Amino acid sequence: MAQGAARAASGKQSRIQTQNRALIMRAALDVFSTDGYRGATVDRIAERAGMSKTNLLYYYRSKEDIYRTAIEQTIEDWLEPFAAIDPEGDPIEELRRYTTIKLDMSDRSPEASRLFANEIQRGAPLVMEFLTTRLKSLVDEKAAVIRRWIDAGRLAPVDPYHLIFAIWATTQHYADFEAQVQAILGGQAKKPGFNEQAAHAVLSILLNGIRPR
Amino acid sequence: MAQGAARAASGKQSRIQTQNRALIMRAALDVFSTDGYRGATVDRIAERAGMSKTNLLYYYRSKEDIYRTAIEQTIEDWLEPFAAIDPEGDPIEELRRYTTIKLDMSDRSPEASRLFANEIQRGAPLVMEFLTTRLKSLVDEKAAVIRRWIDAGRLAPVDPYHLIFAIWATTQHYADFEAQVQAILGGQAKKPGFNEQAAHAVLSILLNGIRPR
DNA sequence: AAAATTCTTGACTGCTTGGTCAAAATCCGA
DNA sequence: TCGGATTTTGACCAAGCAGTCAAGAATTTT
Repeated sequence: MAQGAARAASGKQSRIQTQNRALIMRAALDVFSTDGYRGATVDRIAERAGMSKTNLLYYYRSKEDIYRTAIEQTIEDWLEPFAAIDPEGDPIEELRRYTTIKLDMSDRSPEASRLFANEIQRGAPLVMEFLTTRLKSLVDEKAAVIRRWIDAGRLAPVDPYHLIFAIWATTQHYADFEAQVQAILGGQAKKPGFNEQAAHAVLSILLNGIRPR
Repeated sequence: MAQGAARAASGKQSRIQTQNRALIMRAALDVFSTDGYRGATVDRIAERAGMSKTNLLYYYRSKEDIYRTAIEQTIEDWLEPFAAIDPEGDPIEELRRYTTIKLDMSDRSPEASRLFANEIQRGAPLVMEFLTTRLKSLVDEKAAVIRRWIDAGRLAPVDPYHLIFAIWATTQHYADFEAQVQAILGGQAKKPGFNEQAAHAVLSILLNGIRPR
């Protein structure tokens, strides 16, 4: 019985399936993150993945299928450290840890960051439901945690939601605006240690502000 | 003598020219900012501008011509308040003012913000030269100003470049990730006064940090 | 009002796009 | 090693794409 081959990510996958799906995902991230959903072409993704378009469409039945898979993977990766913010931990330490992880992710997979940014900029046609349900309730939850920290005097009194946005914004900036950062900082931005320097600066601003103490 | 009509923005423009060019620019900003350069189509822009594609191409000779014009306009608008940061002014007050203006721009023309963001995410193929020359030297200049403020003890000791990035990131977030912000905050984000609330929160974080004082 | 100029359009072209199809090549367990 | 299942491919198609062209409509100039 011919099994229709490209079954969802579910179930058993042959060696070749696993390998090719991974190749495609990497290529898709690359192309979608720079050209956006509409601007990307299946041909380009196939070329970048080193296989024929027809073969690519054997593994993913459509362009949207590839895109959806890529973006869902990205979202899962991002949710994890956010969900891991511990209400019982030290506020400053928890937020420092989360910010550091986020910066690290921006450094290690800027394409994923740009892919997501692009989707949101488009008005989030594909992930709007996720945003208003799962993400919203998770953010609500963490905002409540932050508010409790503030009420306990362990954090400066600042709107929790906007604080979360500020962390997201500053950390993702290094991925989404990588080209600009590099253009302005020159080679400096590629040197080893740059990431640590950026992390230090971002944390210093978010934690202490710029007003002299 | 037929004058080739669609002369550059330069020189005299007829009533109709001015009006139609403006209509096209507004439509272009709309379409390019959501679909990106590659994803946008001239047909869509024409439709949104309420004229035939042929007519649109009478005013701008090509898709790239429209795009380039839109992005150059955006850049000029953005440079102005940044250049206006006054070395003789009060540091906190100058940065507060700049941040506020930037937030206001994000609120009033999010499309322009997204257009620029998209261009950078694509690797800035069109504006890379601008980034490495005019923008870089302007940023270098302002970074030097900030450093002098720090040396004078009027600002906390923080890397000037990363501070500038942080301001850009936090302010543009409200335009670029508008869909996400609205999804999470619900109707709240549309209410009058929201912008002021956001500005207050962003400024509070940037100026004072989140560590309790 | 006539002439010259500017503005607008539909029809068209060559090229790219997402996706299908049937057949060939390869893989893998018996 | 054989046979069925999986993997890979080139040829193909209809729709969408950026841009051209020649001719008609509107506007301005004289």
